[in-house]
Amino acid sequence: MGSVEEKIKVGGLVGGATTTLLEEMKLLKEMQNHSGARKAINSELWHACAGPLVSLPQMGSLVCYFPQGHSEQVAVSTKRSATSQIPNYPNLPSQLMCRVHNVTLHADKETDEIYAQMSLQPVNPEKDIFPIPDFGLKPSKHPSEFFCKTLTASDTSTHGGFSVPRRAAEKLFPQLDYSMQPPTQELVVRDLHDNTWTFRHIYRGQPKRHLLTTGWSLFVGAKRLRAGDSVLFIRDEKSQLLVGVRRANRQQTTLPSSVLSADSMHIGVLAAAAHAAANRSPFTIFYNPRACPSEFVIPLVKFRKSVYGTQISVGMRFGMMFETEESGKRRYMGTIVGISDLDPLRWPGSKWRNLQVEWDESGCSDKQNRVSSWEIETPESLFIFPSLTSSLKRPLSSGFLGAETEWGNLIKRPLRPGP
Amino acid sequence: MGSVEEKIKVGGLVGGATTTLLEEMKLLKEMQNHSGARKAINSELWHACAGPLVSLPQMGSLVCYFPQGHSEQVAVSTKRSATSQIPNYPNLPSQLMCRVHNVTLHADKETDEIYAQMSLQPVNPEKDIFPIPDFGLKPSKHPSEFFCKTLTASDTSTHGGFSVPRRAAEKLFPQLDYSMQPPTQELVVRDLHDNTWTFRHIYRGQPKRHLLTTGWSLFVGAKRLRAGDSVLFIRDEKSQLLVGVRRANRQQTTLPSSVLSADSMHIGVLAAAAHAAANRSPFTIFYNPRACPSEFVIPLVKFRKSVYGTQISVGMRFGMMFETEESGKRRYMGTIVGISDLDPLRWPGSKWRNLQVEWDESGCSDKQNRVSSWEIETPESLFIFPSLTSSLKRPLSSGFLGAETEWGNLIKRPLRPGP
DNA sequence: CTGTGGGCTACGGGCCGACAA
DNA sequence: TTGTCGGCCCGTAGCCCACAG
Repeated sequence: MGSVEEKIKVGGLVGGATTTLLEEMKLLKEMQNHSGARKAINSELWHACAGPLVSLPQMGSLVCYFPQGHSEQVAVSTKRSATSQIPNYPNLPSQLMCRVHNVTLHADKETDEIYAQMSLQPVNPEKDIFPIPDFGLKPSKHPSEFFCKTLTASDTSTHGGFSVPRRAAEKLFPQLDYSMQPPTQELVVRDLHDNTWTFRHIYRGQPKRHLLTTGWSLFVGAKRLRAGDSVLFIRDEKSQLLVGVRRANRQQTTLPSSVLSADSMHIGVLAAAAHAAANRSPFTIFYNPRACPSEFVIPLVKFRKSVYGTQISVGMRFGMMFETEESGKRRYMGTIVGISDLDPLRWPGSKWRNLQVEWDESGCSDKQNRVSSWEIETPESLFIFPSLTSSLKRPLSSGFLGAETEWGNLIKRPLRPGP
Repeated sequence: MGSVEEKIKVGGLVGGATTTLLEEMKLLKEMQNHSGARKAINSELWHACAGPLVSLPQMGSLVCYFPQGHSEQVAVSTKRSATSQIPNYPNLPSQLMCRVHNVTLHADKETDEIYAQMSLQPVNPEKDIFPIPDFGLKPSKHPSEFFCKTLTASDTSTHGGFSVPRRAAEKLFPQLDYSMQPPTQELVVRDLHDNTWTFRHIYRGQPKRHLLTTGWSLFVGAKRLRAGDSVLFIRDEKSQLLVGVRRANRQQTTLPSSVLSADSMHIGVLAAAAHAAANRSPFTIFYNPRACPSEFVIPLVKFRKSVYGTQISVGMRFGMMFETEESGKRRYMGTIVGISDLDPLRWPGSKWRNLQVEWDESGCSDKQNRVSSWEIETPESLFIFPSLTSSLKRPLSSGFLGAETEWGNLIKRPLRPGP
């Protein structure tokens, strides 16, 4: 902890910014007073809700901030992309190197939608980068003991309770006293807001199965869950039982706010970054992992490796991780078919989504046909930085080997495989 | 209609803006596609929900836009006022003369919170003001046949229905057939989103009273009404029965959005206005009458009269209208105790809340101790522009006379009346 | 192994007049 | 005039198993 603070201080001095540690502290205190942050949110539960692919940068580390990506998040939230009414900020670069001052986890009181608040301070790329500490890539801790189930019509109807998958119940819940007739216990679990929920856990029926009955419908009602939404249980490091929810994608989490027009939001994002860049002063952003198409705050190390570590060319094969329905990871393969600016007018030369790609499988129409180099794995990056590729949990060896052989195949594969 | 369009066009040309009518139309169409605006919102119901003091500027009219006021609205919505991290916009004046291009009414799908979206285009004050048409002050139509009731615990409990005040039922609802035992009818009413609700209206009990029974609890549940919230019924110009809701103030309507940090929102407001001012290009704002402390888009005529029409000085007595609990109007009296800048650093010389005031009555601690000149009535303004002062509905003559005599008294009254 | 549906029961939603403020 | 309560009834939330995918 002490070292992190030191880094911040040093970073501030080297960067030539006027920010003092005292101001840091004031800022920090102010953030903690921000509504809804009274109790610290459980990090493991937050990450379980965020999904296996989301990792946040570390406090004190260096990152690249991409205004375009931030604008994309605004576009998704407001369902309105940037229009011509939005001014150009010629002095705002397409990528802004920043020091991460603060990262706090949040969850919407109404919807339980998770998001992170970060305070970033632009640094001078020429003076301030030599000692890049290698944190910033250390993955955030994802809970190992968890399960995630997509709710069925029966789970959410008023007719009954929640059917717990057998493995989940046996792995996560306290062991039942099977001598009881029927075996029963009371589960007390906490959610992101530290509310407690009590569920009656019973093992009954023919054939026998695990069910949550009494208390379940209250939970469904309070969280407004529908069939298709997901519920997840985890056991944190203190082996406390916690519960989280994930809405189906169809439910737009955030309605277009009646506070600010979409245009003003886009302008706010860009103007805030431009002002911060000009003054090297800190600015505050929100990151909504589940709404956002792509991360737009990238650890500098990761960014550097992808840009300088690999020669990317048209025709190159690549892999990219996506989340599965059951909150696992799966690699999809594709081919790079072009390298060009996403927005040549506003952001010439930007590395944001400058790779045009085609996916091997049909049914990938939901996937972006433009990606950024740090999102993908190439044969080279796999070879040079194997740590980047995979940290699958359960089928660790088989999964990893599977990936390897897959890579082996694809390298030998022709450029455009026929049907 | 034709004349309004013409005004827009002329305004655009005289202002030297590059905006063409074609672009206007595109903009307009785009706005209509804005989510949630498929069906036009009933204007009378919207105004009934907004309250008797809210009036919107007319399309095509000239207004003064106050960035400070807009920022106040953001501050209330996010519960965070502008911080030192927000840049100064030296080229953005504290008041911006604009042409109103478009005004659309909206209501939040979730909360029914009403708001208006306006498109404003800055105009050149020196070239573009000579013929100020006198629309812009014409008050928006508030329904004359309406009633508003604050819900009691019984109204919202699951135990029973809604107790309709006698006068309301007799004035608004279709007459009951009192030969029935008991007299009963089915009411079909529409809300802001054009959803229909059916209530069983019955006249029963000992003593007899009007009740809404079947269907009421669905409404309460769907709108998530609590004791203390208000419900209002109106009969519009087509004598259709409509229903609206107003949340109690305690319920913060808009939670701090997880889309944009409060700082970025403040910046977005200011940067959008600054950019529009520099280019004389249109910009879009939202106005939330019930959240916003004061209107920040003021008809130019009203602004001019208040600033140039009246000499305001320290010690002067004034009156100001406020909304009563039952959605009526009431005048509160006070004394001007100072004239000074609200924010001498950012907005020197601004007319926004530059009057410091003291209220006669105790229990006005909820009221601002700073107001703007166009919000108040002074003896002079009363004399010169009587149309500004009062348009009370029911007790028109008596109310107006009452106001007159009150003014008569206070003019003679000493500067600081003793207890 | 787990999703859905039929059967059954009991709790509470919701209609009524009695009071009293 | 209208807010709250006790009384009562019946609709449905919610527990159980059977059955099938």
